[in-house]
Amino acid sequence: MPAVFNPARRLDEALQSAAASAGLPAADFAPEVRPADAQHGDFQANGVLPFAKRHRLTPRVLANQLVAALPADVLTDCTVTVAGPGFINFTLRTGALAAWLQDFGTREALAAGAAAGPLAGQIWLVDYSSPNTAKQMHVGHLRSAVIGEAIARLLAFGGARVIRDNHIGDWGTQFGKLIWAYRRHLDAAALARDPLEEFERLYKAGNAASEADPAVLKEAQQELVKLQAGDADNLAVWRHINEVSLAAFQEIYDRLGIRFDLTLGESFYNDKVSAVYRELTAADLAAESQGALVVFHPEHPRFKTQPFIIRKSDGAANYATTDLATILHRTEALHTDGVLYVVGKPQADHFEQLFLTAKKWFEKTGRTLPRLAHVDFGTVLGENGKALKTRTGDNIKLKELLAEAEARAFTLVSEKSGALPDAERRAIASVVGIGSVQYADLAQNRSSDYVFAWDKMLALDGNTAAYLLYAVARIHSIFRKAGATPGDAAAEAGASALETPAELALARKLVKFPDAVQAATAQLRPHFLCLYLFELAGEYSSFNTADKVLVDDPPVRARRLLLCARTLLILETGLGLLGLRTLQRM
RNA sequence: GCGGUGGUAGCUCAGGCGGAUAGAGCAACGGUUUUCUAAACCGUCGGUCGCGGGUUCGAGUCCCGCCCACCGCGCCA
Repeated sequence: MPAVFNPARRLDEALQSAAASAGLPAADFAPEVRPADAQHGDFQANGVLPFAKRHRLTPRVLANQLVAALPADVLTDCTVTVAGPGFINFTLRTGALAAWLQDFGTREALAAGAAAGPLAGQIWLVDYSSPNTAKQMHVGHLRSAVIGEAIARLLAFGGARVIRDNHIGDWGTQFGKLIWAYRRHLDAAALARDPLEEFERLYKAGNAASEADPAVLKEAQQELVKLQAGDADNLAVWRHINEVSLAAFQEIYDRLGIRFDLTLGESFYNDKVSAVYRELTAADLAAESQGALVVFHPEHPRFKTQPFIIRKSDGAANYATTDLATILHRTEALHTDGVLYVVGKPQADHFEQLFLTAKKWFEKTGRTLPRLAHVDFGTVLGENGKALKTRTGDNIKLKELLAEAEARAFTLVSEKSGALPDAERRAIASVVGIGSVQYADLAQNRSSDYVFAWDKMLALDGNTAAYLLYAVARIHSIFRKAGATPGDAAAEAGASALETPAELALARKLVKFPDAVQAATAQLRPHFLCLYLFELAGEYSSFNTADKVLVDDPPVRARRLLLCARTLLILETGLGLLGLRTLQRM
């Protein structure tokens, strides 16, 4: 019988069927099987106590009843005990550990196991990054990009069809001044060198000129009116600005391993907003107030008085309008089952109003709303506890932040591995530097603010990218020395049963990978996976110290190489899900 | 003022629907290398989970009140 991908889920199901076959009211029994503290075994069922409470049963008696009714195959794979007030503890037998490691020994097998989950066949759209064109990406754009990409990868691994959509801000009022300056002061050489730098310079020039001279302001406003009216010349300039901006963004995305499926910015929804006004008004959801079209929610303590403005008093759309139009498009044209907005926490009110409005709108018009969720994240703070800025109070440009990460990593690599050729040290520094920025962001619960600190981020020990990448590199090093390829069946042939405490502890950690991925995906919180990978790397390092791999005894050597190969596979797969690259040497 | 989020070891943080003796990392202190990368490993020290009440077999977690910090609250996104 093949091993089950996620042992925790399998035990969960086994307990539910045990409850049913024992004649218990299984319908409201959630066994809550989770990885346990090692002293108690591999997994524990937490759900027995609440279940007993609901039905006024004696917890330990209930636990024993459940254990007695467990399917036989569970008992061949695990030792099961009842402990404490009514916990059921499961410890996998060595044979079951070995079977799992055998059956899930390739990336394809892991992917197939994970993709059989509840997301299989669903379409999920992830809306993330979403910078404004004609401006540099800065540190405020970092978390959305990094967290959004990790979540997209997790969902895809879980079997969903994922649509990555970059909802760029490409239709703001800034284009009037920008086009005005573009026509008069464009520096072609500067544009070629760094287009976003040049656009920012132009915008500032246009803004300054408008402030100094009312005639210029008027000209700029007319440029905007012409653009919005569809003037061919201005549209061409606008298109050029956006194209060049996107190409510049892509340079950042390439460094972060991001590639979007769609880039549908605000301009895409220009011709789709009038339907929003019409439908929401017809549905009696929107009404005029102080010259604007707004939606109130009378049943809501706050939104009964705090308006959701969907058309400004000057008649223009705002982001509430386009966000509503976007939901309709994602429902009717893209057929999404779910949409995730990876946007900072300060916008929580906006999304609550948006979702509430969309829910009523769709109900009134007989449409089915996809699942919508605001995947929020906290602000990146400087060491002073305030939003991270340069010393002069400007936003820190993302390209400069990433360059600094690589430079700092290069210094580090040169200290530790000075013997490696310069080009290789640069390549390593790129992976370590960028990976450290990504990992520091992902390793913490996304909902809390986080303090950006180079020293912590690039530290060689603790829960950092460098620590994990080092474990990967050490495993590759062993295979180089052994003259074998990781996962090669020949190196693992004739492996004897796992035996030493360090071997068993490592194997026990490996089989919990599916649970970590499941937790990270279900809750859209990548830090669960980070924590798991850190603990796995720790178990590996302990094993690496305690048990020499390349020993003379062939069966021992084979089983340790197998453990190394599986650890490598899971570390590389897990880091890949987070969007990090890995190394063979560092 | 109204609302949201948070306050856990000296520092930075975990803590999945209320479960076992509240955990990591850093820092501090002590140890480990003729051996596959010591960017490592092992150990010690460290707690009024902001304060006060409540709910119950059981509360860092849920409820009420208070203190403090940050964020949001009509035409930016």
